Amino acid sequence: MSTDAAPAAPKYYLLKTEVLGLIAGLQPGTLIPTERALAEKYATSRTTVRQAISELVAEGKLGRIQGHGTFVAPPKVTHVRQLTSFSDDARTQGLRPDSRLIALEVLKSDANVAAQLGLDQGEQVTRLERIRLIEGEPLAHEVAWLPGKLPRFKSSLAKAGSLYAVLADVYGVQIADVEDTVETALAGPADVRLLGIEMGAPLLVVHRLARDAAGVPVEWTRSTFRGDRFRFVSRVKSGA
Amino acid sequence: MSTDAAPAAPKYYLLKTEVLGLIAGLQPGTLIPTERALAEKYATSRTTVRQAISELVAEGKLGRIQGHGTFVAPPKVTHVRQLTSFSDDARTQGLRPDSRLIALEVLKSDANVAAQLGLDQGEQVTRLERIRLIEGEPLAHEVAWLPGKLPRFKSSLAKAGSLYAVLADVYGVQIADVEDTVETALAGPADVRLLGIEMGAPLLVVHRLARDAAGVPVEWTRSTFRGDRFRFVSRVKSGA
DNA sequence: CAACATTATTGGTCTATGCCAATCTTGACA
DNA sequence: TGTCAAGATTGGCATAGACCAATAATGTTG
Repeated sequence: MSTDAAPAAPKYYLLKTEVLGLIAGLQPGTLIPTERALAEKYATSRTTVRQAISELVAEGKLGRIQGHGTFVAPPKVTHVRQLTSFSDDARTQGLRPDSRLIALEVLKSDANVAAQLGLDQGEQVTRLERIRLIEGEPLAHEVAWLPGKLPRFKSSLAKAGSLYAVLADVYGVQIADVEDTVETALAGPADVRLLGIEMGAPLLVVHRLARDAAGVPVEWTRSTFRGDRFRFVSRVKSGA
Repeated sequence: MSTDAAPAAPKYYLLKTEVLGLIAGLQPGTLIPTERALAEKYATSRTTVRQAISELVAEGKLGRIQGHGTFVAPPKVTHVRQLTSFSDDARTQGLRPDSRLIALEVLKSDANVAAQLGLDQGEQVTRLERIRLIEGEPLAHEVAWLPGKLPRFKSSLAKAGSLYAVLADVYGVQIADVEDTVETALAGPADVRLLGIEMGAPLLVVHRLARDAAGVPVEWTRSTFRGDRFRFVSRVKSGA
């Protein structure tokens, strides 16, 4: 008589629960049985095992390396996101942040970037592309656009490390407010290459628009974070 | 000589791109060819077609209904998240929000809830569980815990609709700041049942702790949003 | 002993196929 | 005309097996 009974859990989901029990309490990095071994142990096909394992990987509970094996994943990193930068956030938690510069160039803005920064299409913008690492592990891919051409930007950035520090100390630009947009996406080949994750892994895509006190946009950034390794925190205080 | 060539895109990924082209410009709701038809058209197996389609579904670009077909998904809803509530956020954008009450009960706090709200384990808390809908579609599952027992809470909530409105108008509680934690997860059977999504769909799980001006916790909420239908926006202003 | 080639192991992709479950269509029947 | 039953269609789950790609282990050779 019940209108909607709970859906009977499919076999791959039961197996998922089974594996969760298997890894409970194990140290990160511990290898679990191979897919073929699990298939035999639970009297199922490797396809079904892979579906279960794949979801656990997507959830950040397992990791896997071709030719090596499947292992218990390390816990998520919590990212406190206020007006601070990636590097400041990380250091606050006692983690060692790092950046790998991929590109730093001055070019003409396309329609989208111009709209975000309040420029006319074709006006000069500085494009900064970086990989962000924590404890040596690449966790985010970040492309920032800044209006205009910034003199001695590269050397300043190399010295300070933090983009926001450079803006404040070198150019006297104070960020007054930021607007973050967070959505989910799945990893494609580019993300796989840049972040060393697997196809289809969940991502958190964050777009940030930062303005100065006068409300003039000073930065527009698209950041792609590993969804299996990150957790965002944002604090908002009331009007006063 | 290149150190790391771009990985050769697997067939299911090429197919994904192919289907993306197929649906570009189509109206939401438009049915695309069946899995079996696509498999034949692109000379591949249905398994491969399903892998491609599944990722597009997870990304919110397609939807599917067993026995009916696969169709172009509607665009994402943007959720502006400040100090406001779900219903206020939605109305601001001209969308019709709604709530379906699942449970409203007073019970003893467990260890976790007590810790979040700054209570001793076992102290009374009010638990409010709701499904949040926009334009009639269930988009989020929300469980809120409030300290203590609130008199006439149910009727007040039914009248006002918004939890924050009730807190302010009926109990005189002003939210002074909130802390949101955003992370990704994949849908399990419970999420499937409550939100009408498919197993493994990406979710945005948000934990919110709201405090009053004195810093006393007044609400702790766990919200599960459909990752394929939502986009979060948070605005943060500088200290002054 | 060190460097290299070979082999085995493990995850990554793909095929072909079967049956189940939900939905829609069609047609028989009252 | 309306209702219900049967069949066709479509996505959901699972199997068994094959081959590829990356890694690790082994053995050979200089």
